[in-house]
Order: sequence, then structure tokens, then C-alpha cells
Amino acid sequence: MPNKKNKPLTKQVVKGATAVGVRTSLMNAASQSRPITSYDVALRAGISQSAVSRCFKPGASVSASMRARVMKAAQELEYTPNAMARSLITRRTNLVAVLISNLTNLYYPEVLSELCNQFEKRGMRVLLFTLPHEADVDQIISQVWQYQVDGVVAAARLTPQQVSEFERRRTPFVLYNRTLADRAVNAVVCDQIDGARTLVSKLAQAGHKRFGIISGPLDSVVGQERTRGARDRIAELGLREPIIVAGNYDYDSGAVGLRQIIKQMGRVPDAVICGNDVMALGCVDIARHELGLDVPGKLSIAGFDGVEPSTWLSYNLTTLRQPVQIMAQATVELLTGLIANPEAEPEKRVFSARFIDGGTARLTVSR
Amino acid sequence: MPNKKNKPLTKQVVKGATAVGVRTSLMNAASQSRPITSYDVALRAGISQSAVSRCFKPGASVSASMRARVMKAAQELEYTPNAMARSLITRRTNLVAVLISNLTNLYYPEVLSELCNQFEKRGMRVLLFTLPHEADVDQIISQVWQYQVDGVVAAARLTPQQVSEFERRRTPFVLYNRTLADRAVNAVVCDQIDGARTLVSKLAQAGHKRFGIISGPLDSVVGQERTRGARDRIAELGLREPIIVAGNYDYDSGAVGLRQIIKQMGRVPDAVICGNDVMALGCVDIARHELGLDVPGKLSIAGFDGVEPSTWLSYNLTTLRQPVQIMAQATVELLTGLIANPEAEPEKRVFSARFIDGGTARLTVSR
DNA sequence: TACTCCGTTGCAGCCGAATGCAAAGAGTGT
DNA sequence: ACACTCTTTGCATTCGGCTGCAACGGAGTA
Repeated sequence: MPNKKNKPLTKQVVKGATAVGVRTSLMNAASQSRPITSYDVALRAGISQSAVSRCFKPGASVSASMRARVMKAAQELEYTPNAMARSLITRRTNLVAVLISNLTNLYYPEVLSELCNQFEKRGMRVLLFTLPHEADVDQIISQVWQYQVDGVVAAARLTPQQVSEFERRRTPFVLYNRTLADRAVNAVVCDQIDGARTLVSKLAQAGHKRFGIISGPLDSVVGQERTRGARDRIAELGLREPIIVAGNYDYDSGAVGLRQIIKQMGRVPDAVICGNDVMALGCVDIARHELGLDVPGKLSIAGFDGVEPSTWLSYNLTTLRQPVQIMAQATVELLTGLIANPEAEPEKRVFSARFIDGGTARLTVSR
Repeated sequence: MPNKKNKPLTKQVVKGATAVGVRTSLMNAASQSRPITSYDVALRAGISQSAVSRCFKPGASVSASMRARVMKAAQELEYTPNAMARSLITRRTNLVAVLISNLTNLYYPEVLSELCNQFEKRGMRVLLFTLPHEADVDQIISQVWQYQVDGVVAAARLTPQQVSEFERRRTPFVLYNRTLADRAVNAVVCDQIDGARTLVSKLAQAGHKRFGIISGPLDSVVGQERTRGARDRIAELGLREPIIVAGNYDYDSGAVGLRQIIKQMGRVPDAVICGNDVMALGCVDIARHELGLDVPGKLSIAGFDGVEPSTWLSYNLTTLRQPVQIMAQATVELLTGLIANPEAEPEKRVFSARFIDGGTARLTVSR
């Protein structure tokens, strides 16, 4: 029983009778629980460990016969390379951290699913970090460092300090649907402001005059942009200032928000713009089923995102659909590019939401 | 510039003037991009690498003064232990693979979110694998081995061969909402059959006689169990055999399925049982909005899962809610237990779905 | 036959942290 | 002052795969 390495120091390649002897003892070890390493494969194939290593590296200089022998031995032993050991020396883990604030948000699962698929296509794995609240990044972030991820996708609110830390550690990162005001960062976003302005324009054109807005939570940049875009456009058009109430991106917020708006306005508004679809759906439901309002006849309601339930027959929501798939693809491209070339200049990719002319907002002049 | 290790072989601990000299060159290296290692921290604190290592291991034998010095140096250098290097020798990665077939399924995001939270609480990280189809496990599974995960949660269909591979590799795994017929495995499930039977009983008691079933896809065990439970109970009660059509777990399947059932039955059934909520919602919508049927007056519809949209006012779906949070917790407990003691006997934890008496099924005798 | 040249292969050291062992130090009792 | 225990610390090796370098060998050429 060797107390040194598996390999004797004198001769690395063991053949013939000796190999058989050692192999037998190895088989026993394997059927116990020691994991199979490249040394085991080398031993069985009668070649060196480095040859095994090279066979698993695409583009390495290996002869066909060598590759065949190694692969045969590897299959027989059910050998799989150890990604930890590999990454230790290559400094590449092929791991990407994805930070997501709230998976129950209905919009994020779609994003996550797309990201995951896209990364998998490129041989990268997703290490998932969910944040109970958008601000809990700090507790999570040290874990991100420990795992030496090659890059980070952040669909969560980051402070400028946190962004600085990414930069200091030279960890490529891409913000999803978020940017920082005062510095250039890599980001993939949807033009929320433009979308919101379009929405208001269309509603105003159809004669809507009194607006209510159910905004996202205050710490959501996306939500704030949507609200701002809508409010500004309303002001530009010289319409009465909208009633704005804060929501929480969930179904109940839509219901509660509509009631608040009606109370504050002293009447039912012409149109309510919601910070996301789920709130809009809550808003539609309470309007129709509890307040008995005709949507869109009496009240127009619109949302943002274009999540799947918004397309369901009961709703057919008027909304601004984000091109999730394209955005996820852009995110992955951007990040893999950064990993390949970390010195690249920060880039922001902006996409446009597509207006979905659903059935919850009246878009033609009626009266 | 040392061509050997960071550490000279003669004396591991470097102090005084020498330390300053070396430290300076280290600082330069650090402000370039070499990652900070425990050697750097040791050098700065004037102690050995092993001491640094011990300071980051809970319960290790370290004096308070040592710990303070190390932590100070570590903070100044922004040192974070390298989880890859650690896992190489400890044979623990604190990584758990989660295999999920279809994240867009509405039910799984809730599960994933809960799993992730629970694992994070225990210091474990989730490596996410999404499968385009439930059967694509093989392509993914080799990646799972490479990353030396401590355990696996599989919310996807596994073949007996795959299960065998888990066992051969001695990788703890827990099946979520799935079991294998002919062997004992660790699993957390919800009693689908019992739930389905309950549902049928209640509907039958209220006078429903002709049933339709929109089942899940054929390769979904859960879906098959729900269908079987319902069909068997219907037979037991001596009712007419139900019309069963296959769905795909998506909204459209519900719509398509209802049309098929009506066509095959030659009339509108008394009740339709759907393999999951989303199909049930599709079914409700098409019944009400396209076929003009009164739900639940003319037609009762029920689903499974209890996803969030099923609770929305427009639907208020009659369904069987799975205790996702509890099930996720049980999964995590089971898996962490297995990791601590791999020899534990396989265990199956079965939970019951809660019947939600919503508004899409008539449960009292009317006529 | 001698001599390049180039594709393969093996050797040895490395990545960064953990840990068994032994040695050094602190504290106690006689 | 000595022997003893118990804690703290450093040393050296280890985990498993990668890679620069050197060596080897076969093909081709003069």
C-alpha cells in the first residue's frame, strides 16, 4: 500500500503484470467509495495522467489511438473529470452566479429559465442565489466570491459599493433590467421610460384624461422608471397630474392600489397604469368583480412585462411585453464576451418593449 | 521574484523587515489581478497559512488573539477562501444540484424558490439544471458529476438506470414529487392518488355523474397518478367511465382538452378534472368565454397544485393545494440528513394536498 | 546513414486550502 | 525546579487535474 502518491516516483507509467496487480486493488477501492481520478484511468490505460488530462481538453495534442484507449478506460471506470480540481489551476469554473430578488414574481422564472438554457448551451452552469429582499445582496455576495464564479448576472438592486467590489475583484458582471446612474456598467435593459410614454400617448389619444398609477416598490429601479416615464408624458400632454400609489408587485397591491386611487381621486380614473402585470391583473379583477366596473369600457388598465397569465382569455391584458428571450440571450452574450475579454468597455444593450393591444384598455375614441 | 511557492522552504513564517519587503510586492500583485490567497493573509499577519485556514474553520483550535490578527489582515486584503480548493480536500462542495424539468410551469418556481431559501439557510448553494424536456436528464447528468455536488434534488423524471448511477456514485439524492415503483428511494411526495380520489368523491356526492379528465403528459408520473386516482374512484363509485384526454400542462392544453372531451362525449360533461391548475384555468376560460358555459353551474372544473393564479378573483379555482413550503423543507432536511449519513435507509415522506373549495366546482346537490 | 522537423508523450511542479503530527508554549501541581 | 497536561501553532503533505518543458520517435530529406 503506497503511502506516497498513487504514482511511484521512479516510473510514472505502469504496465504489464504490475499494472494488473495494481488495477485489481484499484477496482476494489472503486467499488468502495473512493472517486475515480485521472490517475486511475491512466493506470488502466497504461499511460500517464497528463495524457488523460489532455484527452479531455478539446484541441489538445493527442493522437487518435491514445484518445481511443483513454476514452475506453474512462468509460469502463465511469470516470468524470473533477471540475473543482480543474478550475483550481485553470482559474475558470464555468460557473455563473445569477442573483434574483424574487422568484415568485412570475416574471423572473421566465428570465431564469432562458438564462439557464443559454448558459447551458455554452457549457456554463448557473449557481442560483435568491434574495429574500432586493437589498440583501451583501449577505449573499461573499458566497459569490468563494465560488470563484466566472461571471455574475444581477437581476437585483446593487449599491454602487457593491458594483465597485465587482470591479475591484475583476469579476465580470451584467445587470439585468437595471443600471447605475453615475457610472458605465454592463447592462441589458428594456427601455421602460419609452414604453411608459408610448402607453400614455396611446391612452391619451383615445381620450383618457385622468390617470392613476400603481407603482412598483420604491427600491425597484424598473418600477421607478416606468412611473416616471408615465408621469412625465402625462405632464407633457398637459393632463391633470396622476394619482400615484405604491404597490409591491403582487396581486393584492393591484387591488389595494385601485381602491386607494379611487379614494384619493374622489372618482374612478379613466386609466390605471400598473408597474407590472400581476398588479394590473389584480386591478382588473377587483374592478370587474368587486367594484363592478366595466374594463375597458369605464376604466382602462394596463401593465408591464407581458407575463404568460396576462395573455389568458379572462384577462387579455393590455401591456408592454419585454422581449425576455432576446434579453436573456443578450445578457449571456455580453457576459461570455466579458469573460473572454475582461478589458472590454462597458456596454449597455437597450431593447424596446412591444405594445400588446389587449382587451383591458380602450384605445379608440368612444364618446 | 520567487520561482518556488510563495513560501520559502526554510521558514514558513516571515516577520519584520523581510515581511515588509515581500508584502510590498504582494500589494502590487494584488492591485494587479492575482487573487488573494490564505498565504497572502498569513504573510501580512506574520503567521502560517495553516493558522489562516483554521481561523476560517468553525470550531478549530485557535486562540482569540490569533483569530483577531488573522481576521484583521483578511479584511484588509479582502480575502475570501477559495471554495474550490477547499472542496478538493474536504470532499464537500456545499453544492446541491437541482434538476427541474420546466421552469415555466408556474408550479416549479415556487418550489425552486423555497428549496433555494432552505438550502441557503444551511450554508448550501444551488446549482441549477433546467431540462428542456423531462427526459433530457442524461445530457445534464455528467455535468452534475463534474461539479462534485454533495447531493441532488430531482424534480424530473429519472430512469431506473439513472437512479442506479446515483447509487453507484454514492451521491445522495431526493426525488421531489416522484418515486420509483420497484425500489426504495428517498422521495418527498404529495399523495396524488388520495387527493384525486377525494376530489372525485366530493364531486360525485354533489351529483356529478359524467367526468372528463385532462391528464398531464404521459411521461409525468405525477400526472399519471392523478389520473389514475380519479379514474379508479370513478369506477369504484360505479359511475360511467370518464373520457380521458392527454394534455401538456400548459394553458392551451386545457382549452384543447375540453373541446376534445365534449366532442368525444357528445355532450358537456358534468365535471372536468385537470392534471394541473394551469390546464384547469385554460379549461375554465374556454368554457366561460368561448363556449359560454356556466362554471360551475353547468360544468364543474378542478385542478391540482394550488398555484397563485388559481386564487385570483377571476378564477378562484377549486383545486388541491400542495404544501410546497413544507415539502421543500422536508426535501432539504432529507437531503442534508443523507449527506451527513449516506448509509441511512431510504425514506419516503408523503404529504397530503389540501382541498381548496373554490368557485369552479359545484359541491352541493342542486337540481 | 545522418539529420532535421514536428507531432506526441511524460515529467514535475503548480493551483489554494485542509489537516495529522509533532513541537512549542502556557499553566498546574508537587 | 521538574514533570505533567492541555492548548496553540507550524510543517509538510495532500486533494485531482493542468501545463511548460524536454525528450522521444517516426517521417522526410539530403
